[in-house]
Amino acid sequence: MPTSKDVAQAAGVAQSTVSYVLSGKRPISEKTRKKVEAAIEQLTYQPNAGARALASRKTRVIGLVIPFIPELEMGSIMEFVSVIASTARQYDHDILLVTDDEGAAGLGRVVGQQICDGLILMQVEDEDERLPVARGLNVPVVLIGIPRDPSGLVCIDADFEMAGEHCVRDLAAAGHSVISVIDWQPAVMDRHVNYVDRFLHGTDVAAEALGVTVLHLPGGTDRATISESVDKALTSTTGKPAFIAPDRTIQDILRRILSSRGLTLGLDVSVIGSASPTLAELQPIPLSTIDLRPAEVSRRAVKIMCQLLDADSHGPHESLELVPTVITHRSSTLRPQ
Amino acid sequence: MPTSKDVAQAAGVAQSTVSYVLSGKRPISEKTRKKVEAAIEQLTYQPNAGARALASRKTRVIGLVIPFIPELEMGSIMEFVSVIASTARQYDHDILLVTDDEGAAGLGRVVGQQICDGLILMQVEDEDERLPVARGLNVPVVLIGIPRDPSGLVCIDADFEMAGEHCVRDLAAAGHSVISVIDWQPAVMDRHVNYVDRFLHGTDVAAEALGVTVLHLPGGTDRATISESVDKALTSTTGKPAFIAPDRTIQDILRRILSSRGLTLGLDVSVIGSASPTLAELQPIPLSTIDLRPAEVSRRAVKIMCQLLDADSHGPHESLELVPTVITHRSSTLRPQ
DNA sequence: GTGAATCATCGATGCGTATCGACGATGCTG
DNA sequence: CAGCATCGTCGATACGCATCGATGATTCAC
Repeated sequence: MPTSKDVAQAAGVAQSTVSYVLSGKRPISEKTRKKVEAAIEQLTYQPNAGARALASRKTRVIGLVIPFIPELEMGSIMEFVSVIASTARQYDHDILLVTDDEGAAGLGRVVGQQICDGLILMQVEDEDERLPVARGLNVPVVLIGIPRDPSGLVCIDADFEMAGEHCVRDLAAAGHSVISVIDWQPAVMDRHVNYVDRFLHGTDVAAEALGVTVLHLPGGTDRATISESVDKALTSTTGKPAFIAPDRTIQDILRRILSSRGLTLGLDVSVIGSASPTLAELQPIPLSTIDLRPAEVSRRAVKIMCQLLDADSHGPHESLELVPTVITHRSSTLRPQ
Repeated sequence: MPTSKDVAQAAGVAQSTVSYVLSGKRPISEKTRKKVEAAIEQLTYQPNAGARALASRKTRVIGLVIPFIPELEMGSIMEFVSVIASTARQYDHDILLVTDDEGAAGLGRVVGQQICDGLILMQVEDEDERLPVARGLNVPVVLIGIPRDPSGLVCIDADFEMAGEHCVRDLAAAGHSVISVIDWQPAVMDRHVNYVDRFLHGTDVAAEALGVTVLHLPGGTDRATISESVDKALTSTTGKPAFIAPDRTIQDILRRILSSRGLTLGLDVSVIGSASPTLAELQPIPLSTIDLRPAEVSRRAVKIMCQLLDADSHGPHESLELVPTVITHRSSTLRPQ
């Protein structure tokens, strides 16, 4: 592997000059720059990351702490990961994976060894055990999700409250006076991620404002639980029932139950779920969805991180950013009256 | 951040001694070791990764090249990623994400900058454009998937041929004489991953050996295509039909179509699909599945990589490892007669 | 009790880059 | 044309660790 010294020699300049050509931190004459660039090209020189990190005290690597919960929303997590990695490259950074099975100690490790300049935490829980560690690190940390106490932390997440409000508002506009919200599956509830509460709160706020009724019903990955929830919903209204089921597994079961009772989506009953556009369109009756915009959340998380890294004022930052959600009405909801 | 020099000072030894305590590459007296370890503990010293990489020429980081194909098998990819990251830690390595949207150039970058010691490529296609680049790199490369020409490369994948054979064998044993294999969805077929061919070949081999008929029918993410395939299957046998549908999206559609025709899984018709155990159990009729063992494939990929890194004989390695697949019969297949 | 062999530790050096101070060359002001 | 600021480049040094050769301290054999 060629080094900057080799490049310098080939270009007939000092090593430091090569460095300045690359960084642009000192003026370089056009002539010299051309020579150096030619040498770089010819030797296919690429700076050594280790040496660069050692000298500059910047690795240009961001640690991404992913949950190690097999089976739970794998696809959804991957969408974050993929977009985060891709966006990081746009800011000339790379992503190092830190799995949660190392526990909070993993954060201390990658920061302590100075493998990365900052951390993005995914799937932040209400009382996340990683937070005390995160607060003690002298590197920027960006959370995806909002803990109970976000003080002194930089958080970003989808605006679940707006999502809840929006769902209820639209269903009310379609003529529903009683709207049933099915909880996420127990495995998610047990994780104590507060987006659930924020979402439900949003539905309550809208219900109060519009004078409609919102029922909160338990979710589950077994047919029985949801079947029971559907029963409650049906007996609670004389009009056409409406369901909001943001959990993907649950919405699948819900749809089957409704159809087995002879209820046609978009005709006898409204259902708003959550799915990627492609998946939503793929359904027998295309599903109206609330888009929680994982890609946009991911992009912004990386952007915020890179801004923090550029500023590198290591003081205690604090901010909270909510990404607007978007409802797309397909065929599973009644038309607004 | 404390350095090994600080530790040396605190322990009253030379910096090199600290280094030898850590690496164990030279004998150290019990007394000295204790002193150094105490100092390390007290200062919470952690070696600087950049400096270590610079001096040792090893980063202890493995690059993981993930496909940047939104929407396609996200969940499945995440299972690989998660297990790979976690396994890498067991070998005291970390994982750097390299997204495919950088193209093959991304490989050259991370290796050229010496950010990582080796590469694991996921979703390797038949004529993968990354392969020429990979062959030219002087670092170990492990492929998950098998290209058309695997010469000079280290590959690992699930044994799709065995999977196909096994599916047909079990369905034949259950009394089916005509077995329909539904292709993967077009998006997968278009990627020219040859596991499709290997799987289909396996079904043909078994069919020939057992004297049963195997039909290859087109898959699709639209109901119409699969409906048509089902028709063909039904008219091709006087006995009870059997389906093998390894694509997850397709098996969902298939099940709906069969049930809408009044066919009960495990009674009138056999279906073997592919899904995680939890998901398979969750179905109204628990799905018999062929497990392609992504976790095991991931673990072995990392293991192979770490062995190559340890050996670090940078000669041209070549190997091909196939991971046995496992069929689990639940309720969607007829009992063997 | 002398020489050789082994053991434990130290000091020095190199890895490849960023960065600082210095210095000659050039341009400008009056 | 003297004096001074600016520009462009160089040399030297630091970053934190691994590693090699050297050296003093022990041990052992005879």
